[in-house]
Amino acid sequence: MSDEEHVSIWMRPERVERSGPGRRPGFSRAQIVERAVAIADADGLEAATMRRIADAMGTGAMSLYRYIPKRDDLIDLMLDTVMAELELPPRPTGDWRSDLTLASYQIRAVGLRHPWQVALASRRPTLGPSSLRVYEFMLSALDGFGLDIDEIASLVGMLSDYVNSAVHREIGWLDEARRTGMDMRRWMTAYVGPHIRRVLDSGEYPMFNRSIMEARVPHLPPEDRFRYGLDRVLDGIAAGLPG
Amino acid sequence: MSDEEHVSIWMRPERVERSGPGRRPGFSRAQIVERAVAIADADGLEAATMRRIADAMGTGAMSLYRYIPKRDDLIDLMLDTVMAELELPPRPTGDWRSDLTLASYQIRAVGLRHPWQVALASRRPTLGPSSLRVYEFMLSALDGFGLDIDEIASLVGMLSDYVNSAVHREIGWLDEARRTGMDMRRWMTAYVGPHIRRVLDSGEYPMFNRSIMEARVPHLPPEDRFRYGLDRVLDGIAAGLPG
DNA sequence: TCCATTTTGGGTACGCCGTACTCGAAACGG
DNA sequence: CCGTTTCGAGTACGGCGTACCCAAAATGGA
Repeated sequence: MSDEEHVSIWMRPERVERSGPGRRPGFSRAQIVERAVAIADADGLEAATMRRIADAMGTGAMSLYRYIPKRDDLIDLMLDTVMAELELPPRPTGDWRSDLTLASYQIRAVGLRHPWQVALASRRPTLGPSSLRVYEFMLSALDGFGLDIDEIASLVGMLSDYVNSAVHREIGWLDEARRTGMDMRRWMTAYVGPHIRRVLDSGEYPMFNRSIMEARVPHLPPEDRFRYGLDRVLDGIAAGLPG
Repeated sequence: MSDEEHVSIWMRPERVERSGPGRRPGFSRAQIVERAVAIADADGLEAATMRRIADAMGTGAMSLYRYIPKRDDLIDLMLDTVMAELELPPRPTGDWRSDLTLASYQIRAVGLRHPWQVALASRRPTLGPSSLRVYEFMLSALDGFGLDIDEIASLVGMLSDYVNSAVHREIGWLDEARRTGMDMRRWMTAYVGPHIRRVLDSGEYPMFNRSIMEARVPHLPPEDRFRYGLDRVLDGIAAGLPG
């Protein structure tokens, strides 16, 4: 086993055969990932350090490395774990628009439950089983309309990018705000506030000005906002479908 | 000045009045940002550490803090600096579709020149002057069609999200690959390759299978791919415009 | 001219991080 | 019961951002 470095975590399944000699494992990947997700949910991804996860499990940081090769792999496992929360039918129903709408809302729900997931989803795609299941569902929802797979992948990518970005905006840079150590209220008032005010007073950005003023008293609740953009994206997809 | 912490970098302009006592500044924000951008272009954002930037300037790490409060602020400055590279007319021409197409291609060009920018753009928005200029341009391109500012902002967000994500895919997770210490070829072959093959052989993801097979020999060059998705997004915007 | 004042560049050091390496303890097969 | 194997845990290393400190440099006022 000389070249086992740099191998995808999905190729390194957890050892479970417990028939030989040696001490019994006290933990499991699932337990570690679960703890890490809980910490990330509560305090942001950057709080889920190896030391803190281990502390929460009552063990030492290095013990985790018996189960997970690198922290990056742990993050991949975390991502795929929360993607398993999506509730989708085993196969698309045939109504592509309602299928993709359902998937979009489910992805949004995961993002709202796990804000750290949103920032991560825009990075390298996770090739874990749950992520692949969702991707497969969306791809096959657009199958059978005469599009070639390249175009289907492009449309699905467009949709999931919209969903991810919209949720990102919706959770309001929560993770960033937490990283800088201030809550949303303080951030808006102390950090953005004065600068925004100066920018607005300058008169150089009238449209931005209007958008900020509206944003203070949004006349659309977040979900309707999400729905509006989603429908526009789906309109764009419909424009790409023949007929 | 007790409460000067946590103040936006845009509210802390560089000191330039050089009429009092004290040693002359040997550097400037612009020089530091320029070096940082060069390093990030060459070796990725995570290589642009305070120590390495300082080394490249022939000074010590802590000296940079005379000009820039925190590394996060430096990153904001870097972002806004590259956004200044966009070449846009001072005002939209009135043809919203060609205006937004132009802006999209310009943003894509910046992303291709500075791959690290792409990963960052999906985080908290930079409120620097160059970023605001671009945002203002896109917003006002959709002004005058009877949409309220909320809807305009949503459409513009949708478009810039698409552009960012598409470029992200186009540069192929370069930054991630670099961070894990392997080039793209090694990554595809050693890391993704075997796992992908196993997934494909399982037969569980036929659509994903097809998309991978096509991706190996893409029949659309990257720019056409970008254009295809862009046109779909613009179609979606057109569907939101009255008339 | 000289000195008090101010601001610089740079060094040292602290507390984090991921993780390589090591080793005694525990659990089995023979 | 003992050799083999795998565990939990400790120690340590290099790197990060950055708080703090200080000597050198540049001024304006005496």
